[in-house]
Amino acid sequence: MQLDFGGAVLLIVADIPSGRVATYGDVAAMLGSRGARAVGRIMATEGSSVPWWRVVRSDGRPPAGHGLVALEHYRDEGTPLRWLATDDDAEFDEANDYRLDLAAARWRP
DNA sequence: CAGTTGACAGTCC
DNA sequence: GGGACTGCCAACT
Repeated sequence: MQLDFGGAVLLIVADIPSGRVATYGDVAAMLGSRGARAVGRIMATEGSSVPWWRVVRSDGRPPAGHGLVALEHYRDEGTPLRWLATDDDAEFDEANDYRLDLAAARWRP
């Protein structure tokens, strides 16, 4: 690949259609690398120019520290979400008490 | 130039 | 089902 690793990651993320998501591992696999962390690092640095919220963890959770921001995008794009059951009226952390429905939202080329 | 760090993943307990 | 440990790769100090 002639592009830098970072550039390739941005291309993959930019290729993810609205309403769909892909895991870091999937993106890394597309690049032929297994560095899921490397992908995450690129998003941390160059992710400002791409829909980073479409790239999530294998857990179905958005990037650390940006759960609420990502949630806004998901609700806006209609991305399938799975809210954690709350058996109590305790504080409901929108930023962390939800997970993406990877089974339905996972993007596959 | 070597070690540390980090928007992670997979496996084991 | 959830927590802990290890493995990966690229950028930063």
